[in-house]
Amino acid sequence: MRISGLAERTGVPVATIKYYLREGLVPAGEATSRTQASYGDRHVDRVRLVRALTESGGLSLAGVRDVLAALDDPPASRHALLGAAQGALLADESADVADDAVGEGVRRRAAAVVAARGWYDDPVLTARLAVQLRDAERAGVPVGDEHLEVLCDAAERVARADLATVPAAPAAAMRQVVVGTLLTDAVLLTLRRFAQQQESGRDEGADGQSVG
Amino acid sequence: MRISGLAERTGVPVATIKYYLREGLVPAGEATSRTQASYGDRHVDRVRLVRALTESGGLSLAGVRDVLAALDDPPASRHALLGAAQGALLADESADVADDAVGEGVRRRAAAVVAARGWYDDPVLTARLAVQLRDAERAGVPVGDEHLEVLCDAAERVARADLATVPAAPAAAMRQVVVGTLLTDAVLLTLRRFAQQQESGRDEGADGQSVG
DNA sequence: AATAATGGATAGCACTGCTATCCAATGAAG
DNA sequence: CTTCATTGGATAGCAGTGCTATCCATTATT
Repeated sequence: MRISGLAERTGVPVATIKYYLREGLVPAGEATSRTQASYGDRHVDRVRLVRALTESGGLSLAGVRDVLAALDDPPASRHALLGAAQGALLADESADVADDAVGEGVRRRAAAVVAARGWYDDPVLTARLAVQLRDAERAGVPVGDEHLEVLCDAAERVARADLATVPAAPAAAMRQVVVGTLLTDAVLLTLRRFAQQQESGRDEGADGQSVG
Repeated sequence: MRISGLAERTGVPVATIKYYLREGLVPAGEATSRTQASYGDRHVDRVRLVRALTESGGLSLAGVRDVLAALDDPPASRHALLGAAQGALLADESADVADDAVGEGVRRRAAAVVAARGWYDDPVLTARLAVQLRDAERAGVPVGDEHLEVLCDAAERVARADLATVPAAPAAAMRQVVVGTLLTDAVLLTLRRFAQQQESGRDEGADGQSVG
């Protein structure tokens, strides 16, 4: 398959695929001559994956690059794999969060929550949580202890189900953790919206209407 | 307080505040002369809110504008309020999702999940869910029925806690729902990462390391 | 009266994610 | 074996977002 075929199969313009090739997001095709290359199914998959990560996952192309690097180099240990996967996701999401000076109080609270759950106190994640709690406070909608407990419980339940879906083979596991987590993040938030509508309606009867 | 004071109290550059004023994201100060205006606490709050929504909430300025409009015009009914709040959030998040042609199968599955939960079948939300499930499939990480059930359960638990935090006064309720939901979305996903690390470590012992 | 700051307007800038154009080398068609 | 479209490769440009910098006449401040 030549580049035009790749474009046709994926629905992505040739110029954009050339751009992805330049950026190293899609591997070069097998050169059949100095000005011609041949592409296969793995190229089709790659292009589709890039689009899924950007369009549904909300990643930037820089983030996609990190995720792809993680996918191409799956660590042997399942736990190390998770670390690599999260590293790729977090790098994109929280660019400048780490260096931000965050108050001592909120940082301690974040650490306390993590400790109470017995979670591993990952410095990047904890800093992230602290910033988020601080921002909520600043915006006038502080997260109460009870509310936070419920969020933690929900996270634990979800994480248990997440890990249960991870296959044994390293490459497949990596894909499942990285891409699966990213895409189901969005699903989880959508479901939260549904459930909020339901809970709200339960209080007041059905005067519901479409949103959007 | 003059504009320089507003800049100092919020940590946002004067030029940026002028930009927000131009864009209508922050209300004009009270004019004390033709070339001078006075700003108060509500202006400080607004600037901080804009930053919280963009930096932690991940909204574009266009999205911030919608959210602020909703905050400034809180409906009387709590349920209508939730609709307005979600409308403001969804408009920014799912720009071109609705018109996207999505397969019949995945659409039916989304509707089935919503029906099984007894949720209100909001067309925008359902379309969104269908697109997300389709994208996960396309990316090679389909969401299984059991996994989806767990996500739904978690969403319901979280939503119950969410609604419990909503105060009675319409303006405060609006702020809580819109800003609170947006900011705790991020918190929820961070907690999910923590819990995933924990679950992963439980299987293999503590060979964990920092991510990022 | 001198200096500094203000609001208002306009222009520009850095970054992202493409898109369009050009080119020589090549492959397919008659 | 010539013609003509297509390819890979390179370079430049473009639209949108979120600021940032400069200028200016007017107004405070000292």
